[in-house]
Amino acid sequence: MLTNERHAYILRLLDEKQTVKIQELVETTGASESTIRRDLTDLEHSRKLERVFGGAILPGQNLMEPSISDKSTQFLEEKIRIAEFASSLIQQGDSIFLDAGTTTFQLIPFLKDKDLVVVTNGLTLVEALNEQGITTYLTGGLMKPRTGAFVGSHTISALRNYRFDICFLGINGFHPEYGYTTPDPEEAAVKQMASSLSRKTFALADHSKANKISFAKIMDLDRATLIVDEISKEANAGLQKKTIVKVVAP
Amino acid sequence: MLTNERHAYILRLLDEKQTVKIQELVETTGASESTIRRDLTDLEHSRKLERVFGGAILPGQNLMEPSISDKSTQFLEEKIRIAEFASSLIQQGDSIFLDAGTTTFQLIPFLKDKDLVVVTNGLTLVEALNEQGITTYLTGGLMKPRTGAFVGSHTISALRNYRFDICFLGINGFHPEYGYTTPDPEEAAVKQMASSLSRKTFALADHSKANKISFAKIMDLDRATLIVDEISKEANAGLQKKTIVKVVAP
DNA sequence: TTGCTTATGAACGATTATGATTGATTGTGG
DNA sequence: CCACAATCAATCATAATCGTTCATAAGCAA
Repeated sequence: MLTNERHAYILRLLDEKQTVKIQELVETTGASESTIRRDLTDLEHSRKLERVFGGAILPGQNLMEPSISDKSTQFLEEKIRIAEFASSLIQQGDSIFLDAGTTTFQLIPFLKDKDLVVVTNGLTLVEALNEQGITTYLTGGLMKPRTGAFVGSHTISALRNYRFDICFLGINGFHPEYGYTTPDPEEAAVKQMASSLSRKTFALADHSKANKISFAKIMDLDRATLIVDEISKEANAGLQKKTIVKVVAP
Repeated sequence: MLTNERHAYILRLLDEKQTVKIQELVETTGASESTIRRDLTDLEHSRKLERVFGGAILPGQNLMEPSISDKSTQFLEEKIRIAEFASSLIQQGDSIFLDAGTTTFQLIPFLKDKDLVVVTNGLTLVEALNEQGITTYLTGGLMKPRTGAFVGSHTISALRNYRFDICFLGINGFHPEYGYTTPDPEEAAVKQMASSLSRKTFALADHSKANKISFAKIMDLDRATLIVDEISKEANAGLQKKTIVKVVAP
């Protein structure tokens, strides 16, 4: 039985019965326990299911909200991949800043059981972080209705209360010459301040942001490590001279 | 049977019958008493049910639901009446502080078209305020998971950025001698600070809070005008000596 | 063929869920 | 009030499941 066939079979069975047991899959597919286990791990990484002790269940069954599996997010798969890699950079006990945004949002499921302190300026992120049982501080300040991000002088001064080990920023464009940019100057200011309070800064972006230039400049390339899902050879060459680039291949 | 399956089964049964006995669960699931007991402990911990001697029951309506029309809030009618009156005290252009809580939450629908600036420390309130198109500031700080209220030193210092015309506080008890009280000292500190930054302070409470004393004192009675839905003659007499009381009759 | 990557299965110690046992606690019926 | 039965929390040993590692097998390009 081919790997893809097995994956499809597992998902179909899961859809029918809501839950599957590993032993049950071993018997019906004829594959070894190790293989089934690997399948489940893979499928969990792409958020197709959620593992539990002894088997797997449909995701979002117990706690999660729809927003996390919201398929309307562009480049969701890529963002999840980026987020998973980013999460691997976090140490136990770190204090981290999570920028408001859809990419940083995907980091949250990977933060479980990590003993962290998280600070964010994103309203949507607070709730999700809370469901994961993570100690969460919100910066507060003026709320931007459309995006649920907190911005402005109060947000900035609230940030001064904290220091971060790591800071994860979502960005709208990166360019060798113009650096990291985003449409809203208010948000740019928040990102700037958060970064300046962190030991390390990571900019998360999918490939569609390459060589894009938005209105407000956040910082030069060398002030943050860039994490992207994919990038052309030439573009990469131009970037490598300026900063560290981590490409998270599929 | 998978752990999650058992949990789901228990909750489904509980939803149907309102109560479940441990012995009944042992027989129908085939699991041992120890396991069922552990299940109930887990589910109680995540507030899905409430344990009683010999089994479990549906949890009381302790949780604050974000929905305005949610009838599960105790004394909803009364709270709405209180909220409506409270809203009549607001002037065009006022800056107001809205405490986290179910009573203050009911104020929000009455704030439409009032040209206000609202500051709150309640997560659930921000979203509702935003839907009404009201300029909203959140204090930020550490989030209290169960209630969605922000508390702690960061919240307090964030408050210092603002000045209010009016401050609306939810309280858990009022008493002629012991003043206004609430269970959580952290929340009490926030209410205290908010009040001290306001020209006028109003304490909102339904009749069940009369002569109740909670753990943490917020302030003496005379520091705020009390708004209640109904109150006994004798109690009112005792209060009138200390502060202004507004009774919002049906 | 060789060299390389990928998928698989088996084996290991570590982790987690479970079931039985104990003695303490609580409710019930005299 | 007491005695008895049911229920409880805590503990322990066992069984199931877990992630990891390693060796083998299969696919594929040079």
